[in-house]
Amino acid sequence: MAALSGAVYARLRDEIVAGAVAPGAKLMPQRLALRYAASAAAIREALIRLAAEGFIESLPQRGFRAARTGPDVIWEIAHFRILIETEGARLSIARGGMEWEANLTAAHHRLAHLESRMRGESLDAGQLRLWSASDRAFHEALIGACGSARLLAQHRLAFDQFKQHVIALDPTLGFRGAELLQEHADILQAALARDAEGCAAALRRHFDTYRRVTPGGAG
Amino acid sequence: MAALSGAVYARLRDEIVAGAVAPGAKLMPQRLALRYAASAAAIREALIRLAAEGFIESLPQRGFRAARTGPDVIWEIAHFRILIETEGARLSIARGGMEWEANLTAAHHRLAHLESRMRGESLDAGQLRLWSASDRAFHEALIGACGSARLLAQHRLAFDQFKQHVIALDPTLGFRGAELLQEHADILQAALARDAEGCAAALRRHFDTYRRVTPGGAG
DNA sequence: ATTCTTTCGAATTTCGAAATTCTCGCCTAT
DNA sequence: ATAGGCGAGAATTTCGAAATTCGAAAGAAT
Repeated sequence: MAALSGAVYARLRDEIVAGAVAPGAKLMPQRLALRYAASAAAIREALIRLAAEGFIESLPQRGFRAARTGPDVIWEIAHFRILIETEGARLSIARGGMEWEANLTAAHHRLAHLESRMRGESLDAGQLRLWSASDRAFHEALIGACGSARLLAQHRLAFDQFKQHVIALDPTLGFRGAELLQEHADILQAALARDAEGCAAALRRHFDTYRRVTPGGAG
Repeated sequence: MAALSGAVYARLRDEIVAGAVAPGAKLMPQRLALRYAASAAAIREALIRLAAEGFIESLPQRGFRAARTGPDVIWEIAHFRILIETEGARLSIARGGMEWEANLTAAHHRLAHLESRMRGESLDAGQLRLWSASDRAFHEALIGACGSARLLAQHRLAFDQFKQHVIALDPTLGFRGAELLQEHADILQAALARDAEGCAAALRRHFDTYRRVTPGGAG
């Protein structure tokens, strides 16, 4: 979709994931048509795709709204992300070679450098944006050798939607400085040690902040 | 989407999942507009949604085609389905109550009855359609108490896409009669015994027919 | 005072046609 | 003979307006 409709999709998606659209806010094709220099029909196509992917919700004959959020929604997405990411890591640990290790190490190096630098300072938006991109790169590198395009695509959606909902409740993205540094190091170490279960455990700990009561056990 | 575009979406989806559209076949809005008594724009909206969900593929400026298939695609989807379904079953086993058990038992009863009756007979399309619906109902009942709308939605997509690809290579849906009867019984038994690991193992066996080499171990 | 109906402005959805882009056969030059 | 460019036809994409539907306010009836 390099077409106009695709460009609108990309811009809208970025704004939503960046927290620029309030949860539950109406997204009206005619209004957006002005901001994006496109017809209402083109906007609609973008909205339909965003709705199918879960970023917004579509009410028949009633238009589109940004997804509503809440702690339970965040935890549901976190749970799904853990599922996808532990499986992707498990597969990568089993299949990945030197290239995977190198990419993962590089991504972690960049991420750790940022997190280390951000420990003390005040957090401006630019830094957070950079950190979020590095965080994404690291987690994608972790599952990069899983061999399943479907898993990678699902992870990308889950990652962005997780960010979308977290940022809506907390603009600082729940940045936890030193803790994050340690958690990411744990994930990296387990992955390089080819310890799939340890890596899964480290990933679950990584999401503990968002955990809610779940009778399911390990989660 | 009770709108026209939504109706077209539903009909197209049914036809694709039922195997009525050859893999890789072009889906041209103008042509489809005649068959569905709708404008090309409305068809396009349906196609965009189908593409976002993975039933068809969208090539920018080059239209839409039914997803291409192959054994590796089938196994990738099977692998994803196993992931979703074992997790959904695990959660349901932990959270589900009497209602869940009752629904699951009922769904299995209907399915087993059909499979038992279909063991000897020749398979006509009507029977297969009925069996497929019962199969879906059983697998959905299995994860019905997982408590995650996202997991249920993903399972529905994965289930239908699995069927779409299997039916494309084998119109009999790989119906395996007596084996299926046993496999579904194993799944039910483990679920009712609240044995999450046993249930996961039974599910993995259920998909063994489609297995390909995967270095990942349990898979 | 409450509930039900009616009406009207606004938003969603759909359409048919225009504008853009792609595809493929044909022609030309090397 | 073959590679590369040209152009006609077809398909995709976009648009602006028409048709449908919704939501709320005003009015009537109990």
